[in-house]
Amino acid sequence: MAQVGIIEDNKKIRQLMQRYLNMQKDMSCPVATECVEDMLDYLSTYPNPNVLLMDIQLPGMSGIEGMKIIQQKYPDIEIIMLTVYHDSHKIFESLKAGASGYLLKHTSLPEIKDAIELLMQGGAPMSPQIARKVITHFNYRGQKKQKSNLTNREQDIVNGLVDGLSYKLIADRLNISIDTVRAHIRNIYKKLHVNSKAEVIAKSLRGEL
Amino acid sequence: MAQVGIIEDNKKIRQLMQRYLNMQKDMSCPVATECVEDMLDYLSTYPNPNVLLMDIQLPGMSGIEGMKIIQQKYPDIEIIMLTVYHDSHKIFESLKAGASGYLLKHTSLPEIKDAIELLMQGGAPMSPQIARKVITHFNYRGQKKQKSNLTNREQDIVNGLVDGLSYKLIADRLNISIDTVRAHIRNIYKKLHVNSKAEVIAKSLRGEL
DNA sequence: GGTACTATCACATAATGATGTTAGAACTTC
DNA sequence: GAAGTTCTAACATCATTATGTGATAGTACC
Repeated sequence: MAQVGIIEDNKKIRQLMQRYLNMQKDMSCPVATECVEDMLDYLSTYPNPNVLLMDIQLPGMSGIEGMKIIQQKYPDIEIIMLTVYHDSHKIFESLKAGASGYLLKHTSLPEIKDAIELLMQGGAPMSPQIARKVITHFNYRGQKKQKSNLTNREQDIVNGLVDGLSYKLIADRLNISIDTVRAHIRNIYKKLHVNSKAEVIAKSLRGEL
Repeated sequence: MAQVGIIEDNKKIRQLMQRYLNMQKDMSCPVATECVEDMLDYLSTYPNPNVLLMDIQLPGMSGIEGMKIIQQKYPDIEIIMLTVYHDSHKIFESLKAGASGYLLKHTSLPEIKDAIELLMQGGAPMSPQIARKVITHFNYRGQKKQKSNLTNREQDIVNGLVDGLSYKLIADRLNISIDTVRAHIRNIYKKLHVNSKAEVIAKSLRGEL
């Protein structure tokens, strides 16, 4: 059963959403406030919501600040940001602050309902445009530092190291001798300017290869 | 008009998907291969697809390696990974390598069709479970302290290992004896059920502590 | 006062890793 | 066809790490 709280400063939208959600089965919306402060007041007495829909731009405390506080006090509440911002910075701020979903405001009421259900099932509702930005973010970070040019074979060795294998096991996995593994590792160290397995693993997992 | 290519080693699935996509309007699937190599052959002659659906686990070159190559040669092709893996590492590898979407394999044919349409409109198709992992990933980076069964001191040691330090250097850094470092590491291995430095570093950097 | 957990140090041995040197076969490039 | 790169392999040597066993001491909880 989803108990939804709403924080939205536009009175019409707020009331419309609350009414709509209360009409759904397996869902209720006992509270809808216009700012974070009011919601905190409410929660301190009735901490019943398990989902919060909230705007980013709000009178008083901003949605992102508010989310951080709510997350800390009520870690079981999942938060969906519902906003007009396409701005990557705001999106990532929200996600880092602990949002479980991020929807654009033109999202229809039935879609919002779907999003809440998705969240209850362990998914993360996200508008496709948002998902796109998030993915692009990964691409950027990934390509940014992609300058070391390990050969395929060397990458195989690195993968073995990352998997925690010993030289011997890497040799077995690749069907080559342990001395060959050593030779490759020496070359890898040279290319990456490191001198231990640990540094190679760290670089690899940080996406610096 | 979406021109879709498929790389999938299971013949039944491959043919089913191809037939289904060819039945859709505004969509065609001129090619479906069982491995990356075959697709590269095809593309070198007919570089018509603008979307690729591909598995991660494939005979020959892995999907992730394959994607990197295809992305480099044909940067206009958008790629949707279609796989059984829930594994965070694989997901992020794929996204970093340039995937535009990531769907779990139980996704139905109509949902795959929707995903392709979404992609054409500039969105990023992602299974909700995947989106959840991606978002969780952001949370990690935002927060510093995870729930860790390791004691503070043990965490200090792990940090040293991640930095690529030898036991001796860790001992120096923490002003304790090398034997103490050893003792801590033994306890860490026990707690994490691992038996090598490499695995500890990997776990740590994946945020699994 | 006992139990549990943590942190510290020591000794010993076997396994693994780091580094140097050398070198043949396969392949690409100029 | 010479030059360079990659992958392969061997031998040697020293350093580091993994693992076992044992011990002391403080803190915390009940």
